Parts: sequence; structure tokens; C-alpha cells
Amino acid sequence: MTPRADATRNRARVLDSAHAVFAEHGLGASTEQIARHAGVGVGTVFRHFPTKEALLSAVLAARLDALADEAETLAAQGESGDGLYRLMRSAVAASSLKTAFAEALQRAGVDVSDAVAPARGRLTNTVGTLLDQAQRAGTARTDIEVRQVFALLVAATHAVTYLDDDPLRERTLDLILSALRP
Amino acid sequence: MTPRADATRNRARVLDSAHAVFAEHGLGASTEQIARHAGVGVGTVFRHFPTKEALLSAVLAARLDALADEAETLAAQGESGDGLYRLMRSAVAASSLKTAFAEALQRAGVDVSDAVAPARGRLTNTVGTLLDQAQRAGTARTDIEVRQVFALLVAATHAVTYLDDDPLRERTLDLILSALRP
DNA sequence: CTCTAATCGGAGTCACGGCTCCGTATTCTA
DNA sequence: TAGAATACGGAGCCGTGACTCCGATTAGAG
Repeated sequence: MTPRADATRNRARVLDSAHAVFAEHGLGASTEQIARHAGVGVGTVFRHFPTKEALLSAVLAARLDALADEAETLAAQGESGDGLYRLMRSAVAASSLKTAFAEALQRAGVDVSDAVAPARGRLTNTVGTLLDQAQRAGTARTDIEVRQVFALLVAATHAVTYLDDDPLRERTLDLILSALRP
Repeated sequence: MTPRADATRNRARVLDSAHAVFAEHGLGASTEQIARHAGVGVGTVFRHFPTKEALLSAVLAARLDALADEAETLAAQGESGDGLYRLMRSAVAASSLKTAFAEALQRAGVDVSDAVAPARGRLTNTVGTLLDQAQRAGTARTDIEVRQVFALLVAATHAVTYLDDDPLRERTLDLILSALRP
């Protein structure tokens, strides 16, 4: 049975708002804050996502999906070898405004959150491809593996969040990514 | 007036326990947990540290002090140029068991926590010296500055915490630190 | 040893956040 | 357009955690 129109609309609204609010206030943000931001009541939030953790999972899954899409596009684009770097920059940029995502990404490794697993798998695969391409093109060291790329992603995001000076942020991101180069 | 013996003893006990508990359970750990770990009542905790934030500040200040001590020892040890790397390894190791420290370090940059300021200043100075030494010895790039070293420290700590495989952790730490080399 | 002032312990208060419940409003089918 | 099914809102319940208060317990001076 397809759900009612307002139901789907509100579900999407809540998901968006949750992303925005978590990003701005960290994962400690209250459900009521999210509900207010979405212009709905708390009841609605909990009907769609029975638990705060479920909501977080859903937000995270959506983010990972988007990233995975982007990764696949880049991977399909060819063997130039800079796809990996483009992806990492974009991933860091997407979450540098938002402390929360890095936190979440980190926890996602621990949580066996079923909702997140598929997106995560897809992303892992594609990043593997990008890494291969980069290694074949000679733009990445050959002695590194995918898990290290993710670790660097977490690292870079935190470093960038830590700094407050924009040009310095840029230089530091370059610095960290340069660790991957041969 | 010098405080009573049990007062000083308990203060130290609480500080140690707070460090241990925050390290194991993150900054969300409850005051009661800390009190129990220290074998005192919550009242005692709040008498010595009127606020949870004050307690956190105190723990952080103690950690930074210890780090600053170590940094000064290394700086005095000479111009070999590897002091910087030794310090960073040790700093990461000290906090890799403990997610919390990195979190705290990060916040310390934002909070104008008076309790932390002196230790932080001391540490910044000495790391500056270590960086100078490394640059003169040719073991560090000359186009980086102290703030970037701290950013890398935060980054490395998070990367190491993120990974769960010990040898991989080691290799990844090497990878990140290699970004500093010429 | 005694007495007092400093210190302690932990039950109790208050605020806040996750989650439930149900009367009301909205969608949609016939 | 009427009626049933579905979804909504938000007051309120409950548990948790920061912080207070005061009677019980020491430390340590004399």
C-alpha cells in the first residue's frame, strides 16, 4: 500500500531537517529541535523514525548514498587518476561545515547499522576502484589500501574542522592528501 | 591555609578517575560514574570541581601539562630533528586508547577556558621549537607552521581511533606523519 | 584525648530529552 | 461529497544526569 501524500512529504522534510540540524548542532541535537525545523510535531518524527538512532541511521545512509553516487560518477569518468582526490576533497568539503558527519562516519564503522550497510558497501567498492585507477595512473602510492583512504578521510575532515583560517585549511588539506602521493 | 590531607587526596583521585572514565566512555560519562570510580560521593566531586565543565578543563589542563613537559624534554635533548616526530607519536599513543582526548583537544581551541590557556601556550611554544629543530635538521618541510602540526595531531589521532587493526594503524600513522617530511 | 572546623556521602531537586497517546485534521476511495 | 483510513500535533510520562543540602564523619590543633 502506497503511503499518503503528506506522509511521504513529511518524511522527506524531516530527513532534510535532521541533516541540517545535526550538522549545525552536533548529534546531541534534540528531536524537538528537528521537529520544529521541519515544521512538524515530534509525534510525526517518531512515527517515521521510531528511534533517534533510526533517524541518525537514515540521515547517514542518505549521505553515504550521495557520496557513493558521486564516487561512481567519478570512477566512470576514466582513468585519469585524480578521481580519488576529487572525491576526497568533495567529501571533506561536504562535511567541513558540519562537525557531525565525521563523528557519525566514525561511529558507522562500529555500529552494525543495517540501514547504513548497503550504502557503505557501495562506497567502499567504488573508492576501491578509484584507488586502483589512481595507483595505475601513478598518482597514488601502491602500498596503501582502501581502509587507509577512509582513515585519511576521517583525519582530513577533523583537521579541517579544527582549523579556523580558510587558506590554512586549504594548505593543510593539500598536505594531508599529499601523503597518498608516491 | 593548606587544605586538609583527605581533601587533596580526594581531589587527585577524582582527577585521575575523571581522566580514566572520560577516556573510556567519552565526554558524556556521568558525574556519578566518575565518583563511583574514584570511590567518593558525587558531593565530593562537585565540591572540588563546581561544574562538569570545570572538571573537564582540569583534566585537559593536566594532560596538556604532561605533554608540554614531554615536549620540553625532547626540545632540550638536541637538534637531531626527530623530536617532533617522537612527540607526535607519543601524543597520539597517549590518546588513541581514548577517543575523548581528541574531542577535548578540539574543543579547547574554541573554548577560552582559562584553566587550559597556560598549558596550551607552553605546548605551542615548545612544539614551535621542535618544528624549528626539525626544519633545520632537514627532517620537516619548511613551508609548514605550528598550527598545521596541531591539525595533523588531531587528524592522526582520529585516523588511529577510526581503524581497528593494529598494524594498519601503525602504517597509517606513518603515512600521515610522512606528510610533514620534505 | 578532645573539640571544632573542614570535609564527606548520597538522598533529593530540577531541567531536559526521548518517546507515547489520543483527540483532531487530512487524504483518498467509492 | 461522504465516510473510513491514515497521519498529524503536542501535552505529558518517564528516566537520566547535573547540581544542592545537610547530617555524619574525619583531620589535626591544642
